[in-house]
Amino acid sequence: MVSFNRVIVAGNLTRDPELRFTGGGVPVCSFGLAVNRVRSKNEEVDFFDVSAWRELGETIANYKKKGDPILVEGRLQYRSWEAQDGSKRSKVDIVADNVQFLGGRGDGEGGGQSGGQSGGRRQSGGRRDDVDLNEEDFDDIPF
Amino acid sequence: MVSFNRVIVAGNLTRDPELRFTGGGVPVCSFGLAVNRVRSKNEEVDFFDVSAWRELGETIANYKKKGDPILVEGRLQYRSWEAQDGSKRSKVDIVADNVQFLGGRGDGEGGGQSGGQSGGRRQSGGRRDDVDLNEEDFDDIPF
Amino acid sequence: MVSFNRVIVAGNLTRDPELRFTGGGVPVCSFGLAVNRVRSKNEEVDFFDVSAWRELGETIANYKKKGDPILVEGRLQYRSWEAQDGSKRSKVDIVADNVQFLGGRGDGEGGGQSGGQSGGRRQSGGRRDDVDLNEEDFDDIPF
Amino acid sequence: MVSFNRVIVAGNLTRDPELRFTGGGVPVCSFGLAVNRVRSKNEEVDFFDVSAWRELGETIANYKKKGDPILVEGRLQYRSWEAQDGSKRSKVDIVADNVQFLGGRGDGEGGGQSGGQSGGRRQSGGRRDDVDLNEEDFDDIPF
DNA sequence: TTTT
DNA sequence: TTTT
Repeated sequence: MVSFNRVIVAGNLTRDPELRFTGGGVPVCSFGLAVNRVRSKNEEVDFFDVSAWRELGETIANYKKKGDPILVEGRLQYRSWEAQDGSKRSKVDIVADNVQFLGGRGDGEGGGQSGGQSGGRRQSGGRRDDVDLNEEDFDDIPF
Repeated sequence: MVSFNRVIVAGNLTRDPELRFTGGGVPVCSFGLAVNRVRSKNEEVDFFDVSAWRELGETIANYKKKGDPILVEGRLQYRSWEAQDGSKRSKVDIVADNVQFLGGRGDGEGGGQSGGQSGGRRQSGGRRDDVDLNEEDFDDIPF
Repeated sequence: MVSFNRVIVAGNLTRDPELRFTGGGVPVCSFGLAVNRVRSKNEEVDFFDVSAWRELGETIANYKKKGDPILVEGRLQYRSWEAQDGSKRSKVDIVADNVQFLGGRGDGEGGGQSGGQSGGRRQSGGRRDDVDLNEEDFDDIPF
Repeated sequence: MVSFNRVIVAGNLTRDPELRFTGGGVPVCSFGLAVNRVRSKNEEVDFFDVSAWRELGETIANYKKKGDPILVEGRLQYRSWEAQDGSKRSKVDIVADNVQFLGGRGDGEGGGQSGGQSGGRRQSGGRRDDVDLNEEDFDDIPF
C-alpha cells in the first residue's frame, strides 16, 4: 500500500505563533503562513495553518513573529469534525517536522534551522510518538 | 519576498476522476486522494482533493480510476468563498503539475509519468497560463 | 545561514542491497538506483548511489533486491578523498531517511513504508546520531 | 515503470555564476552551491554543482554572485565519461528548474522567484526541449 | 575549486 | 483571520 506525504512551503507568518499544551503537557505551536503565488498577476496568496510539536514548536514560538519569513517542511494533515449545526466539516493543514528560519538581514540574524527529531527535551507527561497526538489530547478543541 | 510551494503525495484515488471544462474549454480533472498515515496504530487516513489541468488532467481521466495508486507532485492551493448562510468558508487542495502512475502488476502495466508542462495540445479557446485560471473561468462553481 | 537539503527519487535497484557494519556495529545498507528520465527520447537513465542506516538499512537489505522499484526520500551527500594517484576525487550520493516500497502486484505485495526515525533497535555499540557517522567509522573505505 | 526525480536544496553560491551558450545559442548557467550540514558538530558542508538553462540561467547570472543564498528546486542528473587515462568517470549534479532568491536584507532586496517554464524569450537558434539538451550541444565540454 |  |  503506497503512502507518501511531503510538503515544503516558504512564506511569511500571518500572525504571532501561539504556543499551547496538550493535556499531557506536550507543547504545540500554531501559526498561519502566507505564501504569495508566483507569476500571478493578481497578487494572489495561499494561506495555510501550520502546527509544530515539542521542541520545534517551542523554538518557533520563541523566535518568530508575525511577518517573519520561514521555510516549513512537513506533512499534510486532514481532519474532519461535525459542526454545531450538524454539518460535516473538514480541514487540511500542515504539520511541520522541520523549519528553516529565513530572512536574516545581511549575514546576521534570521538564519538557522530547527529540526523536529533532534532529541530535544520531553515534557514529563509527553507521549513518545507525534503521529498519535491529536485533538483528543487537548483539553478543548485546538483548531 | 520569499515564496515556495511544493507538495508530493502518494496514495489511492477515492473516486473515479471527473473531467470538466472551463467556459473557455480548458480541461480540468478532479479526484480525491487517500493517503494512509504511516506508523499510525489507528489506521488513520488523510484525504485530499486534487485537480489537474489540460493534458495532464485528460491523461489522468483517461487512465486512472477509483482505487488506483498514484504519486502527485504539485502545489497547495487555498480558496475561500462565502457559504449560502453568509459564513466565510475556505479550503486547501492540491493542484497537480506532474503525476506518476504507480501500481503496475509485475513489471508491466501501471507505471508511466505524465508531466504538466510537456507542451500538449491547447484547447482552441484555452488560456495560456494556468496560474490565472480559477473559478471565474467556470460556468458554475467547480468545487 | 540558510540550509536545506531534500531529495525524493523513485526508480529501480541496480543491484542487490549490500549490508555492512561500521566499526561500532552500526548497520549501513548500500544500493544503486536507476531513475529513467521522463520525456527523454533517447532512453536516458540517471544512476545514483544510496545508503541507508540502522533499521531502515536492515529493512531494505531484508526485503529488496535488484530490479525492485522503490521511492527514496533523503538528503544529498558530498564526499571527497584523494585517489591513489594523488588526485582529488569527489562524489555525490543520497542518504535515505525514509523509503517507500513500490511495485506491489495487484493490491498485494510490495507496498509498505519504512521510516528512519522510528526508534528501531540500536546496535549495542552504535552511535546515537547519524549525522556524525561517516567513513571514519568504517574499518575500510566503504564507497 | 516508476520514475521520479526531485531535489530541493538551499545554500550559498561558492563562486560567481558562469553563463555559457550551447552551439545552438542556448544559455546555460553554472554555479557551485554550499549547503551546510545541520546538526553536525564538525561544521561539515555539502558541495554541489548546479546548472540552469535559458531564461532561468540568465536571471541567476544577472542577479546572483558568490556567497549569495539561494533555494534551488530541480532534478538530479547523472553523467559519465571516459577520462584521459581511459578510466570511467561519473558525476552527479543538479539541474535547476526553479530557484528562489533568499537573503534579502530587511524587507528589501533579495527575494524573488524565477521559474524555468515561464515562457521567457527563446534564443533564435535554441532548441525547444531542455530534456534533450546535453553536452553534445556544446562546442566543448562544459563540465 | 569551495559558501555563511 | 491574514504575510511581504
